[in-house]
Amino acid sequence: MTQSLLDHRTDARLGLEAVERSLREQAQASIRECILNGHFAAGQKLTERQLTEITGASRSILREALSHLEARGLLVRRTHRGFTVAKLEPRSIYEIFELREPVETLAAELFTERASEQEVAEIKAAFEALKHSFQAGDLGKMRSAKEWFFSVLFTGCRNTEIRKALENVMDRISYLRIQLLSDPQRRQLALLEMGRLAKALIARDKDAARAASIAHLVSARGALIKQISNND
Amino acid sequence: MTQSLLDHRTDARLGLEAVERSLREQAQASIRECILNGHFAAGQKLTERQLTEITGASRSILREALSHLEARGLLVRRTHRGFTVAKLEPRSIYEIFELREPVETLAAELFTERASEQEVAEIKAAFEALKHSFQAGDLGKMRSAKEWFFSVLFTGCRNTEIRKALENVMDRISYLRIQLLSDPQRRQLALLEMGRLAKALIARDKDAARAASIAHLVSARGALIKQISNND
DNA sequence: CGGGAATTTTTTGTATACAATTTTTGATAC
DNA sequence: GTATCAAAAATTGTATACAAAAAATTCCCG
Repeated sequence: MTQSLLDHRTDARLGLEAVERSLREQAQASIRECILNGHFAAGQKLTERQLTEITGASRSILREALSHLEARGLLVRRTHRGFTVAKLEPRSIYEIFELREPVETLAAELFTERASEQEVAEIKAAFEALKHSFQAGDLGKMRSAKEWFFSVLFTGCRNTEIRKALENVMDRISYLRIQLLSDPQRRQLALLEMGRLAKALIARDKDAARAASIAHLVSARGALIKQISNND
Repeated sequence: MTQSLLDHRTDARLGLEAVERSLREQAQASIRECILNGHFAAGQKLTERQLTEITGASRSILREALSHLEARGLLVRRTHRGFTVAKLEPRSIYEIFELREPVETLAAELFTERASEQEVAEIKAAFEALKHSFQAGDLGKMRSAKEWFFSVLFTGCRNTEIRKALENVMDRISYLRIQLLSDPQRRQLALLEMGRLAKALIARDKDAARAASIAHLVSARGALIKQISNND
């Protein structure tokens, strides 16, 4: 049981040489994953003892990881009362999308100007993967495909700051997104919207990319707020 | 000497009841301050022993604080090689401003729509403080006045996400800003630009606020990139 | 039963000890 | 003098111990 979440001691993806990750990095990545995929519920209390058992790391390591995740807004810390998984109010969702709109729009516009031909091709591939995962209804694959798509978008726009800012807020709404996409109808709509965005990006059509970006954000915001309002 | 940086055990500002801050929070705040005001130079190696002596906190506490500051992009960590103060390349400055432009513009626009009358009055007061500190040439007061001004702006726009995103990137360029404002000519120009922004915010003139915001950002970006290119 | 105070248990805050790695030092050979 | 390599010192990665606070339980009294 111990270390069940800490498998990848070394990570040799993409053929690069294996990189040893410290226990702290592993624990941090594990906990982040558990939050993003909803395995740890929003608002849930995370005791350090429980996490040491799950991750196999000692408390000192753990607390560094938790401190990091708190800074990223995934955890909330209250003195002498420990950590809980950050929980979003409808108001926060609204604010996140209010921020995302101009930033993500900018990212899409910049992509049409700056992305390499290879990145354009990869957007195409990522969207195909997204389509298949959506049609199959596999939540895990849907998330990783979506991550792939946006990762290419953020890389192609050639701005690391935009990437960091957007990845941060998208991490924080990830658990809601998953719940949302378990609804086949919502999935259908999201696929349509993403398709428009992908098409515009591939055509390097700046105005269309902007429009598709905004349309998707408005739609997603509405769905998420509606969902979170029902859940509570 | 020990604990010289950790004075405010309790913090009773604004008449609120005193709040005990944990050692970790104090250490974190101290180190952050040292980075923001340039007391720790960009690129500088920070050994844990040195920081325990400065802050009086033990290593475990310290490492939590460092982990937090790393997540916020103020520190860079390399395995087995410790922490260094994050250093910005010209390219990063450019990217930060590319991100700031749409976000800060949005903040200014929202302020004109959403700020209370009291907040408008406070913007006025903050700008007066800024003017006096600029004319006096007191770097410390200039920074705190600028922080005050933007704090009111970010509060008045009623969007915590925008605040967090902008405070984060502004923290990271703070040390450059300080160097920049030691030049009286640059100070004069910055004051002029901030004055236009303040005037627009007070008049709740959305278009003027947008224009002033963009103008100031373009100007500041140019100055910072020029400066950083010379320094290296 | 129910409420509340005292006590136990759990949990978090903090400090320290040990192991692994990197950096520095210093001696030796050329 | 300098290049190289081994030993020593310093630094980071990790685990654990102790103290203080919060939460849970027990026990008493009505």
